[in-house]
Amino acid sequence: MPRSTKFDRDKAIEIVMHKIWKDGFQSSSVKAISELLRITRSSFYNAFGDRETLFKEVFAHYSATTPLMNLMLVEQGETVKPVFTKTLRELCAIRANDSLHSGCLAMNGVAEIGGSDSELACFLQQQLALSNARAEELIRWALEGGELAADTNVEGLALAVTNLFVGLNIMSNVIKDEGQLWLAAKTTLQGLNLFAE
Amino acid sequence: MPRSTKFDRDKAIEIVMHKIWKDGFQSSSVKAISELLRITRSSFYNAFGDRETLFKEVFAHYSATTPLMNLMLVEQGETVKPVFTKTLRELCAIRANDSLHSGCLAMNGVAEIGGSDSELACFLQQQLALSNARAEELIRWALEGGELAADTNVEGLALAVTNLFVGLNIMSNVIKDEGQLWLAAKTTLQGLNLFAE
DNA sequence: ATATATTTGTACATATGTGTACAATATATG
DNA sequence: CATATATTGTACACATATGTACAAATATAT
Repeated sequence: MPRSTKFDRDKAIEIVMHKIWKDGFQSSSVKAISELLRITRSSFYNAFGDRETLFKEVFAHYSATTPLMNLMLVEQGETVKPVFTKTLRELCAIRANDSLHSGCLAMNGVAEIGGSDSELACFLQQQLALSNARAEELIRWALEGGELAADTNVEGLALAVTNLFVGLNIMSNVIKDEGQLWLAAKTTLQGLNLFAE
Repeated sequence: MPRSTKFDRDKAIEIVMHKIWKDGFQSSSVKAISELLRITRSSFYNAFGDRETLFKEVFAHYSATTPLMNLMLVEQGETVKPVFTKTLRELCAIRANDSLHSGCLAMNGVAEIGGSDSELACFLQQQLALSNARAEELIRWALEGGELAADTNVEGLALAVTNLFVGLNIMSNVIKDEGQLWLAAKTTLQGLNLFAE
């Protein structure tokens, strides 16, 4: 019967997430993480394989908890504009009131390692593309549901929404005032005819 | 009479800029940079002091060459919307066609180290705040010049513009198609009533 | 040739970090 | 107690990286 792990794997994922969110990827070495988790490097390799594998797992964990998940849960037929509005409202609140972290783990990652050709970078790029595709789908539903004019450029609007998300997530590294973040979001949403409270 | 340097300092700044743009800050060690410049670490420390000081100098150099400089050169009385439009048009073209780099050095930096309390992070944060203030000033001029309605929320519009810049600069790490980048920018500019070709 | 100021080079001591091999250990079961 | 199995621990060999001290080298003027 196998020996059981000395540490709680789910908890470790959480701890590592906070570490790379705070210090970035390059600064989160196997040695540093192992010390943080109070395990030897041997245990690290055994449990997680390598850094990239672990980071991907951390991202999956992170993705399940971001405001963007709201967009994933919408079903066709629901009103779309309030979903966008509420999601961004929430995103601004979370980013502004997060005293532990800065910005968004995923977008920070895109900026830090997005240019490299590592598997993790590809993974992050795919995530962004999926988000954009989802935004496009929602906008298409909004158009079909009469929330948007028939001549709306769905692709352009989706890219603008994606850009809005990305910008807010990065800008929140610097601007920590919820009112200002929300003002930027609201102004853009209104301009894009996606604001509805 | 002092000995002169063996290397061209301006050229060194340029080389270091490309290095950190490609590999990020943490990965650009004194050792790596010295090897890249083909100088000893002793010369590095003597010429540049330390990494942070050098990176700040690199940023000053970079700032002088980004499309955002267009906004700095506008004078009161000029028409503002075409300046925004042209600047963003140019930014999308540069980012899409840059095969050496990914994204924007400054915004990548904000994401990578923006959460830390280093001097460099503070420097980057100030740069972003200055950009936003400048956008606000231009928008105010546009309003006074009749390009924008008198009830325009200047602060909100400036924040939205800043967010647009930030988003594009990060998104361009992933989306390399100039048409798509420009579509996102154009859609947003039109929505914000700042588009004029 | 000499003085001078700056730059470059070398060595020292130390720190962080990596992958791997394999022994030691914890646990359930017969 | 013996056995099987997965986890933890330790050591090895190596790599990257840092700041500092100070000697050596160099360009220039006199």
